Amino acid sequence: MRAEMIDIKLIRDDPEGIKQRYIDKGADFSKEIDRILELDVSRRELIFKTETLKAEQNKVSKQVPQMKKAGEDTAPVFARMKELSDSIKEIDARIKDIDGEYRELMFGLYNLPDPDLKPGGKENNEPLRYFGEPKVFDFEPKNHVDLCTDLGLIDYARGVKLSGNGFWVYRGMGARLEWALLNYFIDTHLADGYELVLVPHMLGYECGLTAGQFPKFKNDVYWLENAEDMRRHFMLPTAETALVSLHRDEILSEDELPRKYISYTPCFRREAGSYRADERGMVRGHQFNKVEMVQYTLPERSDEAFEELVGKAEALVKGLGFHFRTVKLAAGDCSASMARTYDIEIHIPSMNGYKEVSSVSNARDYQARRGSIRFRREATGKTEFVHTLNGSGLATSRIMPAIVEQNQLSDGSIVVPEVLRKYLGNIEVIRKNEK
RNA sequence: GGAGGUGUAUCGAAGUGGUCAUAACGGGCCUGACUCGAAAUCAGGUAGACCGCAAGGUCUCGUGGGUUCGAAUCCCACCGCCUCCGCCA
Repeated sequence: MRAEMIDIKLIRDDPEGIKQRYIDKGADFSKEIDRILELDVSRRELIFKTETLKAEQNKVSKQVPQMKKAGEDTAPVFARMKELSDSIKEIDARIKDIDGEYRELMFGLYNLPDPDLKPGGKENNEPLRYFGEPKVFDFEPKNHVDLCTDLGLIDYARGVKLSGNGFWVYRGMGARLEWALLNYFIDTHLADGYELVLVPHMLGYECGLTAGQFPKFKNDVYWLENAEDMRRHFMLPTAETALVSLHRDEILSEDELPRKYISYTPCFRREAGSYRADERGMVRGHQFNKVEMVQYTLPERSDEAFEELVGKAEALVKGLGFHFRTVKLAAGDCSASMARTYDIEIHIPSMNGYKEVSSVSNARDYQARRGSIRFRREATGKTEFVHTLNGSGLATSRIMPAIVEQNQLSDGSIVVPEVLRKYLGNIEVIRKNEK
């Protein structure tokens, strides 16, 4: 069964180096790693002991029928067998304890950051490239909350009425614009050869464990029913959580790779919404819509796949006509499960800065190890872990404010981006009172 | 939700306490022989994980417990699937 998220051999070979890489990521796992090494040693010692005893047990057990047939006295043999059995039970119980602690520590370890990442947090993020120019207005631009409300695109008040703070209702042209965006994303991905997958929105614990959200972040999602029951479900925080478990416990053949998936789902997150001005409106809610891209690749092809995903996210934003930049995240700003992340950030006027609209990450073999997702290498006949990658492509909740703010005219109406018009009955401008 | 059935490799399936887990039997697939080639036929081969430098060893019969010197086999719980009934977008 699954036992390790990070190859234990890496830890055995260079514990200090691994500790440092975690520290670069802003996570000090030194104590855990020391304990893991201790457990690793006693674990192997005990496994050797119990297996030696089991070998004897198996051997003797095979002789019993013959002895009985020959009418020999089995009592002395059974006495020895009882001894063996007791020792085995005792050692196995200890192994079980150790394994439990070992697994818990192992599952708690974050992914290792790629070596080329800058240590530290956000402040060390590195913009790689810029596209286009920030929009300049010859009038005082309004923010997206006011624009959306004035145009009747988003009904914030009734969202709160239905579900509380952090929820909103898309209405009329707002709903249609949302739908148009999703269609634009999906059609683009389909043209690129990705398979569209619609997944359950309620998932089992193992999905979160595989993706790397659990055990550490199990309070960031919404749980259904009894939170102590292992069979409980949670509302998915991203389609990645489902897509990465699609091939859990499977052995894929080499020629099935890469697998390229996209999925549209609402995403549910508890983290949420401060009232700060730059996160007003639909920038951060408890539920938002997203099309997610996921790839399963050969280990040696994951860098290539990563560039492809970044390119795809960029192309979507470009297609909408936005000024954006692509940022290589420093080790500490990458999420816990990811070895490497690039963000695509759009300039949103009311926020005086760049806001993430897509996050593309390479998990390398971290998720594959957690979920036992392997492939058979044809050249060797052996199984190896795949690499998994994911990226938003894209989340509408960040794009919609950008469209509304950047495309606003002085009278408060909104120019529909060219690529979306065919999904909106060729409407060019969204004006007040349009449904 | 109620009742009954069922879960063994790539598939079907045998095994109901030890000498039956690489696992009978059959099919599929791969390799070879025969063939101009194919079909048919014949021969051989067709899990994964863990411990170990290796030799080798251990584990896995849906999952987890229990009984036993010994469990695929007996007991308990849970999960999945099938059939019938109920309910329902």
